[in-house]
Amino acid sequence: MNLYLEKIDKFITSFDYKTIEALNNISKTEVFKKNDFLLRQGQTCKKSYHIENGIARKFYISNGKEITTELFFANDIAFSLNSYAQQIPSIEFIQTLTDVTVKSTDYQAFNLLKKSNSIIAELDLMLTEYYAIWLEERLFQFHTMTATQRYEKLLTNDAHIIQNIPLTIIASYLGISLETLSRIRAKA
Amino acid sequence: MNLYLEKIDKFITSFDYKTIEALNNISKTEVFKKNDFLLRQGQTCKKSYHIENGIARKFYISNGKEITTELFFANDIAFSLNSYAQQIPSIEFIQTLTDVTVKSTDYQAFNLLKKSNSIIAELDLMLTEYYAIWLEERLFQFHTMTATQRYEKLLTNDAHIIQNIPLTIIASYLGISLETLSRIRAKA
DNA sequence: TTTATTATTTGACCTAAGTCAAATGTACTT
DNA sequence: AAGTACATTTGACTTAGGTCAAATAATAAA
Repeated sequence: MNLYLEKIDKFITSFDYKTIEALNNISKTEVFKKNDFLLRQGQTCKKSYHIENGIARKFYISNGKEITTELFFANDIAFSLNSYAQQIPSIEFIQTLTDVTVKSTDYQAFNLLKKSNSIIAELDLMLTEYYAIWLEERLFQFHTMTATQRYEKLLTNDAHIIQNIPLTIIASYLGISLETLSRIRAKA
Repeated sequence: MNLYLEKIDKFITSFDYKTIEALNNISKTEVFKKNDFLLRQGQTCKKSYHIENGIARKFYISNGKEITTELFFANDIAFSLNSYAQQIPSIEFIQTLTDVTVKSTDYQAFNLLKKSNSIIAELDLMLTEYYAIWLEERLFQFHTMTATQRYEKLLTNDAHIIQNIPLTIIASYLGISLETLSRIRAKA
């Protein structure tokens, strides 16, 4: 696992009872069926979804083409930062790829909790930092690696991503066409 | 200006005297000459640099080639998130492109201040969110726009970037070769 | 003002990846 | 089991942008 994620995990593990209670109080379990939308373009993202099991993806549509920007697995937190942080309409969709169970947390309630509990505020910062670092890494990969290298990296680092997910989605996540991905796979 | 930046600016403007004092106490003015390094690869980023005037850039070297990832102007905050947040050696360099004056803030001192002052903690989160949103936007542009479109967008949105900065750096910031940028400019 | 040095342009050629179209595979219905 | 829908592969062709090399500008330095 990533170093910073470990740090976050340790941090969460250290939470006192009061903090855990408070978090539970503003979260609720929700169940979605395959292909359901957690968020649609134009809606404001008012919740974050902590995935308990299943897979989801975040994508937007550009020139009629879907561009997948993130994949979510168990323990990931799915939301659209741009819409969530500013509470403005989302450009992105979030959709399940399988049946999915989440713990959803309301934006308002979470923000309120942050004010009274600095541990929660710190958690929020850590998660945001982690996401930014992840984005930097993704940009880095697009600048320095070929499509084949990016695919191979995905294979070694996130083999679970390849399972169960249609190639169309993997291709758009890698920023390449479906046909190119198919050819890359044929070679290897 | 960007919507979220405005929000941050308003927030800062609303700071009480105590908070401003506290921030000033842990910041100091530093002056750099053109081409000086604020941070080198391998060093741990222990300060953030609030640019007062001048221009700097952040870049890394991949395959012997410099890739510029960010440009900093007056009022921007220059640092390497990856190194700063984790306090690990930096992959990136930060270098001035002109003579530069900054207010530098120490990582440790800032972190300490955050613990005692929740306004500062909130500011930190807002800045990090803004940076992540900016990164998302940058990824979006690489996925959906051609080199020419990215250049034109830069021209209209950040005309000041074009001034004073060598084309090599603009090209690498746009993720294209120097020659391609020259040809794009020749057309327009 | 001449000489270095660095920045920019232009030309010729190459390549990774995209597009369009058709073929094959796989899974899901009824 | 045959039919429909969707996923993947393969082929033929195009293209944006890269690379390498040489020619001009533009700046700085002696």
